[in-house]
Amino acid sequence: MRILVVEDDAILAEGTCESLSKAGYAVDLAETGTRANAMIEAGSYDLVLLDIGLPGMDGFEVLRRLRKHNRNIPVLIISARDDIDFRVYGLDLGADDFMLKPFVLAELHARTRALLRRHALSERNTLSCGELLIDLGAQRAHVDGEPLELSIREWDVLVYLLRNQGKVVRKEAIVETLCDWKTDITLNAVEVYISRLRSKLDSHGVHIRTVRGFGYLLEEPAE
Amino acid sequence: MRILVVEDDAILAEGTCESLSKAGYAVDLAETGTRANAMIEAGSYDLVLLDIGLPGMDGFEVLRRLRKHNRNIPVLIISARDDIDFRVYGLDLGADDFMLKPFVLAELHARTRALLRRHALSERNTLSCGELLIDLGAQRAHVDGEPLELSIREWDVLVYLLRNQGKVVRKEAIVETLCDWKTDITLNAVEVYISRLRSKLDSHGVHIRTVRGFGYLLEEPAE
DNA sequence: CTCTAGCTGACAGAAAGCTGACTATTGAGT
DNA sequence: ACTCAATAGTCAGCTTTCTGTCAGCTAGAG
Repeated sequence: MRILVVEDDAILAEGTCESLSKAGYAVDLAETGTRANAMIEAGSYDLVLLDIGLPGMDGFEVLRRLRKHNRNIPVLIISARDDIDFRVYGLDLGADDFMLKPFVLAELHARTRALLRRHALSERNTLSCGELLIDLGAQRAHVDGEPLELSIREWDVLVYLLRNQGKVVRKEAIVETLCDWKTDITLNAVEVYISRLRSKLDSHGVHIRTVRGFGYLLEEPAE
Repeated sequence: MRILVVEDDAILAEGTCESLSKAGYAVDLAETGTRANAMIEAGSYDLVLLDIGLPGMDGFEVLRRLRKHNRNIPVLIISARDDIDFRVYGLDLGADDFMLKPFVLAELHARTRALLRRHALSERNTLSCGELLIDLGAQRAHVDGEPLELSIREWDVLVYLLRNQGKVVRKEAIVETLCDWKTDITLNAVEVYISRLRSKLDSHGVHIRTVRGFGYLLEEPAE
C-alpha cells in the first residue's frame, strides 16, 4: 500500500511519514506541488495526503491536475485553514476527505484506513496484453513502460477489449457498454474509436484485429 | 431463470421481487449481505441484483466475496448514491451493470434481460471435430492450435456441418440456414463455400466428404 | 464411354470497414 | 462571458474483402 505525502513543513512531514511507515505503508514524500505531480505521474500510489498550503503550485492545483489523469486515486486533503469554503472547494475538485490541522495521528490513521478500505485498492486490478498494461484502479494505461494518453471513450473500448481478450467482440456489444441502454450511437463510431486506438497502439505491437462481419479481436500476446 | 435480489429496504424489495416474478423469473430475496453470500454459495443463480447500501456487510463486500468463488454470475449493482466513483469501483470489482435509485421497473427489466442475454451468449460452448475446434462464444475457430480465418458464410456453413456431424447434410438445408427466408441463392454457391472451406481444412486432416446426389458429410474424427 | 453432379478459378458487384475532415459539445483558463 | 483546446460522433469517400455466379473442368456411376 503506497502513500504519497505532500507536505512542505519538514517537521510535520517527518512525523506523518514516520507514523504511516510504522503502520506498514510504503510512504513517499513530496515537498512541492510540482514534485508531487511528477511523482504521481511516475509511481502508482494508493492514496495521496495533500497539504493545501504549499509554496508554488498549491494543493488545489495539484489535485486538479491529478484528477485530469488519475481519476481514482483517493486524496485526503489537509488544511490549516479553518474555512468551510476550502472544504467545499476541495471536495468539488474531487478530494475524498478533508482534515484540519492540527490533527492527532490517530485521526490520520483512521481516515487513511477508511479511504483505503473504501477504495479497496488492496485488490489492485490490472489488465494486460503484451506490452500493454492497464491499471483499472488508477485508471492509467502504459505501453512499453510509457504512459498512454487515452480519452474516456478510448479507455472504455480498450478495457472492454482487454476483458474479452481472445474473444471476438461485436460492435453492438461495444456500443452497449458505452451508453448503457440508449443506443443512439452509430456503429461507425466504434470503427472510429478502434481506428484511434490503433493509431496509438499499433506501433507498440498491440494489434486489434478486424474480424469481418463479426467485430474486433484483441489477440493474446501470442506473437 | 433464477434471480437473487439483495435488498434491505422491505418496500423496494417487495416491489422488485414481485415485478420480476410476474415477468417469469424465479426470485429469491436476501435482506443482508451475509445472507446473500450464503444463498449464492448454496443456490445456483443466473443473476444477482445487488443493492450497495446494506446494513452490516455492504454490497461491495458481497460482490468481492462472490467473485472469489462464482466468477461467472452476472451482477447488477443498484445504488442510491449518485457518484461516479462508486460506479467505477463497482465495475472494477466485476459488476456487470450499474443502476441508480430510484429506477423505473421498465429499466430494471431491460437491464435484467440484457445481462441474461449477454451472459448466455458468452457461455463457452464449443464444437469440435478432430483437430478442428470452434468456440461459439468467442466466435473463433482453431485447427491444430492455429487460428483459422473464416468469412461469415464459411463460419455459418462450418458450424452447421459440425452441428450435424456424422450426418449427411443437404445443400438445400445449408442454403436455408444461411438466408433464413429469401432463398435466392443457387445451390452452386454452397459448392463454392464447401470448396473454400476444404482448401482451409483439408491440410489439417478435417475432411468434408461429398455424398453424391445427397449433400455433404463431416465425418467424425475417425482416424 | 457418357452423362451428370460436383469442383473450382475468375470476376464483378456488394458489403464491410477505415480514416481524414468536419461540427458540436464540453470544460478549463482568462 | 469569451476563447481555446480537446473530445465525441457523423459523414463521405476510399480501400479491402467477401459473395455469388458463371463457365469450363473433373470424376464417379452406370
